Amino acid sequence: MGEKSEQKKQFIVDTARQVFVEKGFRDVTMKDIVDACGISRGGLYLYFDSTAALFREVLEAQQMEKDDIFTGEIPEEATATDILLVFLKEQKKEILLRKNSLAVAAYEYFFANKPAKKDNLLRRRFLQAVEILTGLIEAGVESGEFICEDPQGAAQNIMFVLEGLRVCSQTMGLSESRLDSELLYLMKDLVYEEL
Amino acid sequence: MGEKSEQKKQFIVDTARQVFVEKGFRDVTMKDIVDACGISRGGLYLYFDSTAALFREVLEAQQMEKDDIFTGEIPEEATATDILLVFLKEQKKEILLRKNSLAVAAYEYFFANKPAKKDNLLRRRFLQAVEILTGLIEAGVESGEFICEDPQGAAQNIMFVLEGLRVCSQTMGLSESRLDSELLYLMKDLVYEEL
Amino acid sequence: MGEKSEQKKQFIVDTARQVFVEKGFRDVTMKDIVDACGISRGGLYLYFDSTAALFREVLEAQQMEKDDIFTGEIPEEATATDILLVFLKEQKKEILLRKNSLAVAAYEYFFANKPAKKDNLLRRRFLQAVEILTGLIEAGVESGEFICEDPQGAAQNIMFVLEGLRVCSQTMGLSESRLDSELLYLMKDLVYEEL
Amino acid sequence: MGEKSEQKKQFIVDTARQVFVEKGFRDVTMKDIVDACGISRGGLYLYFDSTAALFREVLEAQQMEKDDIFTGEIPEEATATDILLVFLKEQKKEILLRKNSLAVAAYEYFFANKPAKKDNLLRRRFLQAVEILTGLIEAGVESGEFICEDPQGAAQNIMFVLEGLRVCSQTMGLSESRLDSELLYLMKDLVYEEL
DNA sequence: TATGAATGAGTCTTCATTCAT
DNA sequence: AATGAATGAAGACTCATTCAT
Repeated sequence: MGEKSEQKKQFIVDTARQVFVEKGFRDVTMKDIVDACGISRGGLYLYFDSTAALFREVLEAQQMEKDDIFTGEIPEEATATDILLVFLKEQKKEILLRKNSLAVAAYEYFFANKPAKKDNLLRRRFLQAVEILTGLIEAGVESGEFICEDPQGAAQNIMFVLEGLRVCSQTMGLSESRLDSELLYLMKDLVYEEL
Repeated sequence: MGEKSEQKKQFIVDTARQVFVEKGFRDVTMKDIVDACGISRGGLYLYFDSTAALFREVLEAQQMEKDDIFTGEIPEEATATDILLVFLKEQKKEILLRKNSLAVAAYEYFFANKPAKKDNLLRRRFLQAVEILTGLIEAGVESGEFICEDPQGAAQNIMFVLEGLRVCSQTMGLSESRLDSELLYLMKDLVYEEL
Repeated sequence: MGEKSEQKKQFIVDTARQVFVEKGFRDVTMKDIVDACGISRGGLYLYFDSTAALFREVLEAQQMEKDDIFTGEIPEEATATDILLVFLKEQKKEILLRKNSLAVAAYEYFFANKPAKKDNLLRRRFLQAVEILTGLIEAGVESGEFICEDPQGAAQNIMFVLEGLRVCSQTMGLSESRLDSELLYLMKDLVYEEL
Repeated sequence: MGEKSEQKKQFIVDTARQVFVEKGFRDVTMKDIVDACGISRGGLYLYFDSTAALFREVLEAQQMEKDDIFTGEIPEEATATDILLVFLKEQKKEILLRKNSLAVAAYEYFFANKPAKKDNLLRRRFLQAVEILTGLIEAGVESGEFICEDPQGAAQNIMFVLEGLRVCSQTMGLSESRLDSELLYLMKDLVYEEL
């Protein structure tokens, strides 16, 4: 595959992303992709054998974006609280944008395709987030912003709550106010004494 | 539909339940149901128009069971802590029994079929659980077992965490130890001072 | 499958037979069968999973016919020579009817699908024919019609020649005169002295 | 086409030969050839329009080899019997090497593509072999090695038997012992008195 | 009520062939 | 001459749904 086709592959991944956002994973057919990309059936198969293979690339592309974003937006002088608030606000946005996220597609994909733990992107991403959050909380404790005896437990707790919020948002609906109150609850837990 | 038919309908629902447990929602075809039940295709259509309609009945039947269970098993003299522990242990069992639950089927169904809030069984069940937990925590505070300034927030938090654990268990795998540590974290939050 | 569908299955087999006669095995698609039978795609799959499965039934149906024929047409008082001549004439007819035989389809099928020896219909048929011919030649020797020191070898030889004639007829063409001369050669070999 | 191209064409033919040996004719795709040769799709089309065209060249290339071989290996002082035995041994080797021959590919090709008699390579080869064998048998009769009243009939008979053995070997399997006994039968027929 | 044969639309997948570079 | 990306027609197969009995 030459450079040119690498570009096309990227184009397919980008275009397909939107299709997965709109239809989830299970409802997407090769024809959907083909139509969205304006290419031929055979042409798509030159790059991807299945919607699953394509979806994996979509996820990985996204992962790479995410990595960039995380490191990019935080000002130097930010406190742990600031950073945590930014993180939660980001999450909130994602969770509320129900119709505009890959969340459902990812859930559907991982329900049907359970990769070995090592290869499981969702897992890797989760653990990585826990790690970062743990560091953040420890920093906050250090600086006196947070009270927390078990930073790792707290980090993990936050991640499970976020996952719960995300899935509830997609299955049963979630009002912004309920989401806010839950996120507030998370914060209060860390800065308990002061409130 | 006479009484006999009602019985048959119930039979189909019960049999189908197992099929959904095994295959989730999306992979189940009318033929799967027909084969499992040992009835004819046409026969099935007399009772259910689609796997979705059938699945709804499965969920409702389960809901009724659950209601029974919740009120049934708790001894009179139990403390709030006892009851909460029983509840969490029950949830733990369900979450670990990955292969034996309707969870994936339910997620798959609700991803594809988002009923109005009022009709959303998942939502009703969630809110009901929050309510019960709230009462429980209030009772615990009353009795001095728990320390909690926002019983409803705490109840909701527990439910979101449980939902997060459930979905993580199905998508990325969840070891019993990680599950335990998270549940412990939940308890500690309520009885913080004493540990 | 009820009695009615047994009839339909038979109808499909009979209709498909003609298709295989006309197109061989490799060129026949499920659509060809469907069109020839005037049924739906799905309908065909109710009975046969593949052209291979269908072809096997065609072969077996033919085998059964053959068995009937062999035992049916020979008059009581026939000499071994008579019977052998009838047999060879029958074979000649089949070999010349190039366009009207399953031979090519069978070859194509068995090139691509080599069943275990026990399950190989072609083989079974071949060995059975050798056996019958052996008996026939022995009878002819007994009655003084034939001279042959190795009846089984002769029987086998006849069968290999016939197979050679059949395949040559389909691949390189075979004039009636060349066929006749070869069959004559076979007969001469048995009744050598007398000619 | 310059000399260089002629070389490349030859390279393709030689490489393709092996592919046809391995997969027969019907299962070979242009991609198989392209992959085996390590050239581009378009490149292949510069030389051959189809697998059929390519296969024809493979056959012709082989034919030329064969011609060389036949004349090359026989010692001057060999008797007719010697030569016939060498020939049959050669044929035996070819027939037993089921997996390593072009036989199936050739059958498949000629089933689907029946050239006019004049152009039919198989036919030309067959007739040529009959001719050579006839001469050989005549020489054997002359020298007193063979007894045969119809050398051409005998030659033709041998060829039909060999064709029968070849096709049986590919469709129903053929043990070496059965093959040997048949070849022995052929020889006995010629040298009958002496055995 | 109940059956199960039948339908046909829809999806996946492969492959010969073309064509701009 | 040579490349290899792209095409689209064609074939396999599945499944929800209907309907005569």
